[in-house]
Amino acid sequence: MKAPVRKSPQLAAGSTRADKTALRRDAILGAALEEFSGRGFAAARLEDVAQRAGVGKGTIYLHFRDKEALFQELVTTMLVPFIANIEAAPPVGLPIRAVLERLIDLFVREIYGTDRRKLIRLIIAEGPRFQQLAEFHYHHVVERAVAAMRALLEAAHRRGELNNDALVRFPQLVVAPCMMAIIWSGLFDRFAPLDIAALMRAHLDLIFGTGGAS
Amino acid sequence: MKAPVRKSPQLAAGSTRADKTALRRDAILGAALEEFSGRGFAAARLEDVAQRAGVGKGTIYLHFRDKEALFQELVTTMLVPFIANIEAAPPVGLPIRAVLERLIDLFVREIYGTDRRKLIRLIIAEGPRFQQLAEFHYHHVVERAVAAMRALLEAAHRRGELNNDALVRFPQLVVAPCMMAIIWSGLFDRFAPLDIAALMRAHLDLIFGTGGAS
Amino acid sequence: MKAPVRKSPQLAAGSTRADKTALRRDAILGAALEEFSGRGFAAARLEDVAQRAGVGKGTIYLHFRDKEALFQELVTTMLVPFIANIEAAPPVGLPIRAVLERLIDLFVREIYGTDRRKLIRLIIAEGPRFQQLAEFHYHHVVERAVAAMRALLEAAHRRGELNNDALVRFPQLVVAPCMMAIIWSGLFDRFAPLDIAALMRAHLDLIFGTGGAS
Amino acid sequence: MKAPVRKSPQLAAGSTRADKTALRRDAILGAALEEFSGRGFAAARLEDVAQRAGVGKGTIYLHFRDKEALFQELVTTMLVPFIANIEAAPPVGLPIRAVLERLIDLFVREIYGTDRRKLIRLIIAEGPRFQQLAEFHYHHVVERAVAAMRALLEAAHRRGELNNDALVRFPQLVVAPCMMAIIWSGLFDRFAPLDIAALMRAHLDLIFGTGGAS
DNA sequence: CATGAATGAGCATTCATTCAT
DNA sequence: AATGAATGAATGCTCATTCAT
Repeated sequence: MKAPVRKSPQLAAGSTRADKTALRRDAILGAALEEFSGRGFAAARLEDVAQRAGVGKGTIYLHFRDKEALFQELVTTMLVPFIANIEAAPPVGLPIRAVLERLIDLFVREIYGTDRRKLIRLIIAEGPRFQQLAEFHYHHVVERAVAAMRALLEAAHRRGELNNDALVRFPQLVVAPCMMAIIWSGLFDRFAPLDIAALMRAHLDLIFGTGGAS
Repeated sequence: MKAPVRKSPQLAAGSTRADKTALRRDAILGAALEEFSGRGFAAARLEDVAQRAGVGKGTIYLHFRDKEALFQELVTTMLVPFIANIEAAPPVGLPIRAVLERLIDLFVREIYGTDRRKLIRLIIAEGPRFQQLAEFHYHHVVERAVAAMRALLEAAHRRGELNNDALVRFPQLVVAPCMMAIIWSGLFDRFAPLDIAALMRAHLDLIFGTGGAS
Repeated sequence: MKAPVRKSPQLAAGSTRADKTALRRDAILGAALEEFSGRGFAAARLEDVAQRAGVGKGTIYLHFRDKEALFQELVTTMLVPFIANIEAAPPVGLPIRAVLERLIDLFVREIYGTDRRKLIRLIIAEGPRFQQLAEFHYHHVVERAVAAMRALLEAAHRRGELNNDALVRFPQLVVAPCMMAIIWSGLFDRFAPLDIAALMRAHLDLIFGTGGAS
Repeated sequence: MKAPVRKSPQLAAGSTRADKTALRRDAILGAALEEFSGRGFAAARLEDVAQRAGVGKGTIYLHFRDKEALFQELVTTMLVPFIANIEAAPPVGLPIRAVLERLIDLFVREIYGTDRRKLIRLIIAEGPRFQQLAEFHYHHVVERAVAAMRALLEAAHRRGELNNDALVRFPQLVVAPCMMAIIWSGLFDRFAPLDIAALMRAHLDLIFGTGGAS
């Protein structure tokens, strides 16, 4: 903006027009996440999105057909790349507890601790009204995550690392406290903050029967 | 007004005007739940609420100051009476597993299986935008439920009925799968229905280390 | 407006609510004719229509689905009832010249001299963009008028009252100067007014070979 | 772009920049006629004009101050050169019928059968909103055409070639069916095509009392 | 010169709220 | 009390126009 280095064919030319356009697009998506998750899809004003992104109202329409397209793009783009991290096979031989600890740590750092938390909240809140979106997420995120998790747990169960097959039947139980934490933080964090790390530790204790002995 | 005689169980109670008024009010609240949970607060149209309730648009304003007041009323009325069921002390001497089974059954029958599920979904979705509402629920529902649950679990833990104190530290873990089931049903039920009973059984198996042995 | 005589069950109750509503609807249609014919469909602002009609912007939508519906209603309602006047058989035995004189007089008084002129101008200007509208007018107005005119002229021709069958083949030629006058008045009247009566007399002279002898 | 040499019949005239500019300008005017006559002035989009002309949106502004200037240019340029054809004195001694036949043929071939028809339709439709345009056309086209026509008809009338002076008083009557044909074609041609040649023949029959004898 | 990304004024339409009946 | 016609503030979206490249 202030240093418009340009026309340097030899150098790694600074901000080309294309660069700036892509930047703008990202700014709009970022602002949209803020506004949509803050007010909900229906109540969010595109003018606010534009202002927050530092662009004109019309600019949004250069990148997205309409309000809903912006929403869909937002909500189908930010999470999918992340699922690969969960599907990635853990180092062979790692005990299941260590694997779950890693996954939970991943969740805490890369989802709970980032904008992705807002995104998930948004999907939870608006999904019922956008069945297409819900279906997309089921197939591209949830189904894959559940399958990966189940494979993991099944192997561990066969190896005798789990007391029972409850988690194999319902891998969702591993994730349930994560979802709850996200909901809790959206509703109660201001006056009843949640110690996410401790919660997750307790969760692992529950799964493995460890922790403060009886 | 003209025939204020009412609540005369013994007499031929008839439908007094007051009765009809109360009936109308309930009809509006019921319709509002449908519309608000179906479309979200912002997108719900009061005209649809009126139509669904079988009253005129103006009638809503005879009972509620405005759209938000109707929403608040809806959302602060339906759940609170229910909390007593949770706080009610269980029969002395009942093992903790049986108590949790009863509570979970209560949840499945009286929340998951009723309109209250929609209400909870509504609170989850709109709570972040209505902090006043979130705070109300925290103090009148969540806090009380958590406290009651913790007392229960603590006693059980002292009696040696629980492997560890994970649940004592975070009674939320007992409820997490319930919340997850409600979210799941809102998003994915159409194409990936959840066997709520089996899920809850697995949850208990997880807590008590029972179920399909390793 | 100033004399809201009401609640006179016995009397012919004055302005009932229904009356006022119908009045409003007519006011909107009148204002719409003014605005649409003055600016064209696309450039007309519904807010101006509302203001001119003395109603709120939203009131228009109580009577018409949208801008186009208002336009269609306007343009398919005002002319059709009038066509009956043309189809009405003239007194038996009246010479064709007298019949045409009467029709032309009807045109001058009831179309050229009224708002209907604006309406026809509107149809001419917007018809090409609203084929549905053009088709409607062809079948409900033009086709009927041409048929009626042809029947008239054919009879006259058989009776030897017309020099040739040109008008029988193309009854449109009778109407052409009327259309031209409407166009002329829209374009040039401010600085080159047209003597419509003289034009029409000359037209008849042309048809019947009368007028200032050669 | 890189090798601008082209079309150099005699000299190595090359496509000068000026040539290309003029070409572009004409392309824009041609595209504008399509779009303006197809959608009307207000609803036509300059972006569509640019695309149809094969130029960038901004290029239009290199040739025309704004949308209205483009419109005015379009509408004041295409018709004026043509008027000379009408004013051109016919071969001396040619009977008036032959002269009118030639003029009508000219109309059919050079106006009705070309883009000029669209232009006239455009003027008819938009003229009422652009009084300046209407006035321009009156003085540069209509007035001159009417004057030339009247001179012609007056001479013919003096020579006894016309039954009466109707056409002398209102030369517009000669043109009325032409205008009507243009309007008709815009509105009804798709489902009720007009035989323009037959119509014009009938028109001449009417004027001269010839045709299918009574 | 030519371009098209960016802008924001402008307009159709919706819907919470009021109030005459 | 109950109604629904009327209102106008609010907002999504379009498109003429500008200007950096």
